[in-house]
Amino acid sequence: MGDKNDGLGLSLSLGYATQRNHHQQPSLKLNLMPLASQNKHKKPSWTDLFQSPDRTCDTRLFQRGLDMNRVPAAVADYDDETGVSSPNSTLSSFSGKRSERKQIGEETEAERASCSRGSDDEDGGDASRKKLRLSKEQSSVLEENFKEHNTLNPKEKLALAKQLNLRPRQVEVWFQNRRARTKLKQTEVDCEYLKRFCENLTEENRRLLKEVQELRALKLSPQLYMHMNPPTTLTMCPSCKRVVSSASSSSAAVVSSALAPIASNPQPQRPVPINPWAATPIHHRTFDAPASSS
DNA sequence: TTGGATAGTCCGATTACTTCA
DNA sequence: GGTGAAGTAATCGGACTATCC
Repeated sequence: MGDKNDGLGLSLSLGYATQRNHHQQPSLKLNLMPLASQNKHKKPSWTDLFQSPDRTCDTRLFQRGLDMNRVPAAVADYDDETGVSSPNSTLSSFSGKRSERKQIGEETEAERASCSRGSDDEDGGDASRKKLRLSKEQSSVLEENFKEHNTLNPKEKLALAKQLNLRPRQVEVWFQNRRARTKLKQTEVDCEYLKRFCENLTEENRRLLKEVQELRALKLSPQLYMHMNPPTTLTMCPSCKRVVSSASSSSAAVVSSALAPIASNPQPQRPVPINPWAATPIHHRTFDAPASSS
């Protein structure tokens, strides 16, 4: 039914490892797996592009991983603790059979019938879409719960609704909208990050091209080489693993050895490419959840 | 065991309302 | 007081899973 995306997808995964594996190394992966195999239940979206091929790190976990809302570790284990296994449905996997669930459904209807919104009034019967502003307390309680886990199981939903004197549906909608806002902000953060990352790469590329040109020029006119300052080059010594800048006084030898024909040296001291990613520090950015107005 | 029906949730997009400058 | 922008509660439709029969 849902597999409409069998083509080769190209996803750029940008994120931190999940809390399940405790590596906090930032990673940027280019993934050429078919999108359908990565997530067969969703149409590809912008966030899918950020999705790790690792199934333990689906979009939500990714959001949590980089997340500005700093979901505590409990979230990662939440599924296990509550028996909620499906990423899609909290109720579907809510333990208990349908007949048992029906009671909850009835409760829900009862709640719907009995609960009005927080304060006054004329909620009942009015078919027109009235927009209800949640009170500050309601918003903050919801926010607290969202920080603990960004999805609700039916029990929690009912309890929250009862506590806040809202309809369960309102609680559910609030969580959905809150997730959407979180995701939107996360996307903005990711875009900004990628933009800067791209700028860094462009700059690095420009620098390297320039360096290549200079090296070629040197090779063509070795007599000039003696009178020129060597270009700035970072070279790593394979044996001692030390990075040597060719701009330093002793660097000419490194440069010349790098330029020397390999045939003349049975154990060529070839420069080891420096990882360009290392030049762009990745900071785990966090920011506060938007204050819900009331 | 298989498959259709049903119920529930999720998400993305959108609408409609509220608040504020 | 009118207005536009921003924020957000609510709705819609499609996709998906779990369960029942």
